[in-house]
Amino acid sequence: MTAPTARDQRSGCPISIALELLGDAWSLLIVRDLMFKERRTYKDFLEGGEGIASNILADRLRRLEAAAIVRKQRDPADARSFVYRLTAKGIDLAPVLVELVIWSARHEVTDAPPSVVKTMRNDRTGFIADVRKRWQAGA
Amino acid sequence: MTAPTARDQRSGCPISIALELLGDAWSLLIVRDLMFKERRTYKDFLEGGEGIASNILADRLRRLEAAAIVRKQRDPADARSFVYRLTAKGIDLAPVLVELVIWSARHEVTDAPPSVVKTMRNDRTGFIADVRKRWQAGA
DNA sequence: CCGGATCCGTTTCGATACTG
DNA sequence: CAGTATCGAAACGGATCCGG
Repeated sequence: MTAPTARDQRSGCPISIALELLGDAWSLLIVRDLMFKERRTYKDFLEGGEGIASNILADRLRRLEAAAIVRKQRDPADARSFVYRLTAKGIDLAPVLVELVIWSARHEVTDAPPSVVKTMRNDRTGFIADVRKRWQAGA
Repeated sequence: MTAPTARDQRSGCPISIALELLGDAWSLLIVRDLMFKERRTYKDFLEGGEGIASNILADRLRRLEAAAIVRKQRDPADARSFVYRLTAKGIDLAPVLVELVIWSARHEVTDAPPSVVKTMRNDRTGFIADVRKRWQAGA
């Protein structure tokens, strides 16, 4: 019976809704790891992310799963391990991440390879199609 | 001399950089207010946002200004008021917000008018050009 | 009035240690 | 390996106060 706070009663504005799911420092970083960096396991995120704490990671994975952005399965190869994958809803965030990369590369100092950024800008649709293809292939 | 925390030493990944500036519950909401809702003043944000506290708002405006996403000027009309505007860097976030709207409209229940979302999808470039035009006109 | 700053109780985060 | 427990630090949220 916690008291309702401002964030609980958000408007139906799509931006507001999206930020309710993704408006924090880590969630989109996990999505990025899944989408671009072939990271799949809890351990991958823990080491590969930029130093997220284990409890925060567990919480964010739970939230992303609750939002149906991420799915958790047993690793068919290794029975004691779990594998996280993006759902269709999750992979649909690709355009958002791509625009974020383009924006950052333009206005901040990043380590993004200029060639990749150029591809994102010049062949956005193709780039996203490739991401989706790799995802469908189960990469 | 505060101890460095994980978030302080982020990688140069463009997503990571962007989230350092925008990875919270409110910043992008303010950008949205400026970009789509003709909100300009502290009071506008305070009442129109979804219930942000005044101290948080002040902090976010300061951060957005420090990041050169927003600019603060005196209101030429009303001497006791200030006007916030997006910078060029700020208006360049339009594609990110548009993709966020499209994603939310597809996967969540939002109050976005379907006609507008359809325009965003079918004539993305034109829609963003319009946003930019209104911004340049000083709207 | 407008644009905040301050105070303070509550919530969340972050680092580390620990467990099934 | 994949988390949970704990605890101090930081951020948030609401109310109120203040300067111009």
